[in-house]
Amino acid sequence: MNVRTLCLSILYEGEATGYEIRRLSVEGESSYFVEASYGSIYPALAKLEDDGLVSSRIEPQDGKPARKVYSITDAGREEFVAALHEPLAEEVFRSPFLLFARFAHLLPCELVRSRLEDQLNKTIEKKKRLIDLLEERTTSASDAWVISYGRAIMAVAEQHMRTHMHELITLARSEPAKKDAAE
Amino acid sequence: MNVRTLCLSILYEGEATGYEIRRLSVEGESSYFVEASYGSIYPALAKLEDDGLVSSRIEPQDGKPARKVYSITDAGREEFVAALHEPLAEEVFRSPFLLFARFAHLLPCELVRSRLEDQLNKTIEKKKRLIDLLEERTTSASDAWVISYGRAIMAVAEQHMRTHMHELITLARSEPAKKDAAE
DNA sequence: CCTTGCCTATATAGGACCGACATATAACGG
DNA sequence: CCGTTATATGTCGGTCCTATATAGGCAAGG
Repeated sequence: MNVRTLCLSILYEGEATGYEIRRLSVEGESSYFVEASYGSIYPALAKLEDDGLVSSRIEPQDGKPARKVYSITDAGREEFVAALHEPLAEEVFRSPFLLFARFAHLLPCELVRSRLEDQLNKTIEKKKRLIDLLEERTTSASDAWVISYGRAIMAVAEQHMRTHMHELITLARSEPAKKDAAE
Repeated sequence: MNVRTLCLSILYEGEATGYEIRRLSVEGESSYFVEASYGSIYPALAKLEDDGLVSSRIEPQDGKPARKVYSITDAGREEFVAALHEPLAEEVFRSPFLLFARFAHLLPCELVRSRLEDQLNKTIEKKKRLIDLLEERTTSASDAWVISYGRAIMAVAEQHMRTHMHELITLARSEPAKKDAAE
């Protein structure tokens, strides 16, 4: 899914500024399966406005820079629903951690342990964020479905890490070993 | 993790052509958490050769275009192990399917049912591919660790889909509804 | 028999997207 | 008083992907 459709999906539920769209894509309901940066959001919004799919108004604020608040138009709603009818693009899952884990036998066990612990903590935090989202009464039924799917996955990821992380540590090098000691 | 490091990780375990690197990144042991396309692999290999981290030799074939086989150098092995010591980049998970699911209430139930079934089938296939990989005797211990982590996740994803997909279908519009009927 | 499509294989052009930076100001803490 | 954080918009360089070009082999089908 492109940034264009992501912006429309957020604006479908209410008006927002580019800044807020970024924040929602990183912290909001859909933050664990979509994301976008300023470098793609602002150009996308400009293009969407050109195409008449969103409109904007300037809200001056004293001191702070003026907010440029975007709203979706009727044409925008149509475009978004049409986009949802399109065949779905493939899921993307990129994990530098798992690439690291595949080569644990080349690395000192202290480094492996440290990265595993970091990864476990991140997983726990992600699960917690999803549980918090579920408890907010603002989530709709379909949002709740998506979030509980994510929670189920984070729960097993955590479980699996806890019970198997020590196996990976025992595969790592017991000596601290220097970086340049590629065998 | 960038394409550069991905290429080094594959060449670490044996020589390969750009074409094979692409195939391994899409079908190999790490295919479910890394991926790269020709458009990034070929420039990356050229750069790696410039930097002396890989070497290449041309193998002529009758009829087919000559194979350009890349091998990792000692400097390349060092660079790769050094890269594994670097702080890990964030995991990326992009799911057009979950964005679709969040808006199930705007869509005809037949479409929702169809997409859910597609998604379930994809999940089953991914799980099966991982199980097949685990049964190959060529997988090392760390590979097995990574693959069984993936299998555990695919298993709950499948489970959750099976037991909850009908809830999402009941949220969808019972009437077929036209694309332009954005409420 | 010939066309169509798929497989191997290398490579590039154009576009999508991200990370980092530039700019501006107000609030808060040390 | 100065650094950091938060709000807010936007650009630039570089990375990476999608789609395409080229090119011959093989297999199936009309």
